[in-house]
Amino acid sequence: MKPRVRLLILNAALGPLDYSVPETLVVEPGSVVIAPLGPRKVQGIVWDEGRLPGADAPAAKLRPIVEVVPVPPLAQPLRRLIEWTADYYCAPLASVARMVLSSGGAIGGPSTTTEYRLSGGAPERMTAQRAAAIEALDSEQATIRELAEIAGVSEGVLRGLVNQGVIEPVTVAIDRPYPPADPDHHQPALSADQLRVAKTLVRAVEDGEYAPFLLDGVTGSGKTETYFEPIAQAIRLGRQVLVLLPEIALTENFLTRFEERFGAPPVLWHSSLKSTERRRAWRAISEGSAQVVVGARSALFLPYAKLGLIVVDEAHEISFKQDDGVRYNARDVSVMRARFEGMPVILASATPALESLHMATSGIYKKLDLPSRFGGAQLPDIKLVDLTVEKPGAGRWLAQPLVLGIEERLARGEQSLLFLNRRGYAPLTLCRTCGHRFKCPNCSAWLVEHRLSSRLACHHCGFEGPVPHECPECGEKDALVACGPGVERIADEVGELFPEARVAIATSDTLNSPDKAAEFLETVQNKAIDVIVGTQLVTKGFHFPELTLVGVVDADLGLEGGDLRAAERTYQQVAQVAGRAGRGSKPGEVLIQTRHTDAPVIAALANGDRDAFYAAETDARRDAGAPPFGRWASIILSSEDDREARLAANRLGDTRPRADDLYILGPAPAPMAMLRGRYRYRFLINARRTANLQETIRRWLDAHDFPPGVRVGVDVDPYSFV
DNA sequence: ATTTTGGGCACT
DNA sequence: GTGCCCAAAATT
Repeated sequence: MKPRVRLLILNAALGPLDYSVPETLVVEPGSVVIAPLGPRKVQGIVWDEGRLPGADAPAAKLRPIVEVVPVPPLAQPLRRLIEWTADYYCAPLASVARMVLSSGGAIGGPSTTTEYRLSGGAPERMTAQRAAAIEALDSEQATIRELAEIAGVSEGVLRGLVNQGVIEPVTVAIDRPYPPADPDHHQPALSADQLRVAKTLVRAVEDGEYAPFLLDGVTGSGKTETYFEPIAQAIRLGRQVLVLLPEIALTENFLTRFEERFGAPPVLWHSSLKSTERRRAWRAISEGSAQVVVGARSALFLPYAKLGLIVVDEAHEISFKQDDGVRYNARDVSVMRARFEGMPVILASATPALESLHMATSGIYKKLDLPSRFGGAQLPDIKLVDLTVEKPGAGRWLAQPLVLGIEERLARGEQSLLFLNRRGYAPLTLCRTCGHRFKCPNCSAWLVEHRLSSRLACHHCGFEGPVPHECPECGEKDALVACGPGVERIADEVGELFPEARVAIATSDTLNSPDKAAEFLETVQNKAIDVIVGTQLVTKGFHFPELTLVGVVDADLGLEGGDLRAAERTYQQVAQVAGRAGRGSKPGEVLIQTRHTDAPVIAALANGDRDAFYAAETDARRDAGAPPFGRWASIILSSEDDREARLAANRLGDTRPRADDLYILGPAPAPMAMLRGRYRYRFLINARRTANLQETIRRWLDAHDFPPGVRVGVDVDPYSFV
């Protein structure tokens, strides 16, 4: 009798299935296998007996597993993490498991791969496409498919160039080792505070037990150098470390410091890794040779062979919340992973999320403080600019005090940073003659004008088109007006006020690759830039000693819209961007433009009174039953057909569960009533901490059959309420 | 998700 | 009876 195993099939629509194991194969829980499914073959993971639901299949139906994939079986703590994540976020187990094996080609396969790069030669006949490809592929090396993606030409064009020898193949070994990090490469001098905190963390690594820490340090206090010490200890003990960063595009500064400290770069993991690099990293991580992995949130689910420490830097950042696919919060899942694995986890932030702070004050997380700036640098002086008094002229957004501040910095050869969390030139374009507004055809959103690329773009679905010269509604020529400011418009304004100033725009549009980010950093550090205009991208991680003025162009922007976390987010963004000022020997100044000088958040920012802000916010959350005192979840039903979505939502609403410890709002059109061509209806659930939120949602949804065109998305602990 | 099955219906 | 389309069922 061949043994029977239950497989988690890596397909979200399929439940677990039973298979037999031929005598020639050896499997254990966690083994990654290939199994037959009808005429196809699918990937599956052997799961622990009795932990996946469903009746046993009759023995006659069992088919044998085809092969065992030659990768280390997923360890038990990771299997428990997959179960927990699927359960907590109401997501299919298979979707979560797929994030573990996300690497696609990482599994098995050959030990070398072929990549291509320019050889330096020229083609016999030059065409526009070929010229574009050669221009775009300078210093790139990747597979043909990836190069075609980068260059924006078809693979055929590149194969033609390969035949002519303009592009040459290079054989790359996938498993070549990463340079080793040396824990004792360069020991920096730490302050007494840093040493005290580092010692606690180092001991936690040595103990090798679950221990969550909230590392709470003001901007510029040297959190990174402090948590480098437990990282060094983990390396000494032969354990792996995972460092999660919110924006992998902006890790340049982190990488520099890491290399100074450890003499080698860490292993990077992010969504835009080339396939060869991805496979190399995945393999090194799963067999344990990758010592320190620095990654975006997706690095959290990788199968580390001997993880010993997790660090979540800038742990308050909302980008740790994944907002499509499995909607998990990497900050919270990190803590669970540390718990299942039995190891310390460090949440580091200058402006912790209220939830994290609450865990610390409840004694669940241990709080470690770095109260002062490193090297004696002073926290910047913060002043409010009341826009109801200091009114910028029509079509202007910088009030007099801010203009004077920039002028002073220019005169002294120092740098200024203007923060406005809005990409593009203007958030709305309309026709002066007929009032026509440019709207995305797929979403309930305005098209944003981008002058740098001369396009109108939707920031939600990727739709974009040229800026027309005449109004599509009334045909009037040159009657389009830009409404409101974006960073590009602010940069224009600075250019008009100070024609001699060198202005740089820092957004995800302009710094869309690690190379460009590095180039930007270098330009600023070399003082070739006087004024930076940037979005939230500039609020964290940057260290510019000559930057002495930070201007917040519109502090009220984030407060509009009534989002649950609006006040907190505003506080965090402004406090973080303010922290960019005066990090060197020169004192910094921060000017915050606002129309609400007496709003609690703004007042707290002006007074530098963090405790007051958190106290007020805590009260507001308690009154609203919001996290951490209660919990929210949202359910969104969407369809390309408005009627179908509305009907499905109404039908679901008819069977809403009734309970004392939670209440359900909706269905109502979602704030973003149409997104990517789908009409959306939303339920909001507010639950007390005692309620079994997920179980209620699951039971409610499981009792329903939805039409094939209707998608149901559950978001537990949502950050985005659109 | 993908494939197979089977019912209803037009056509030979 | 046969072929074809589409929806429903099965996939272990």
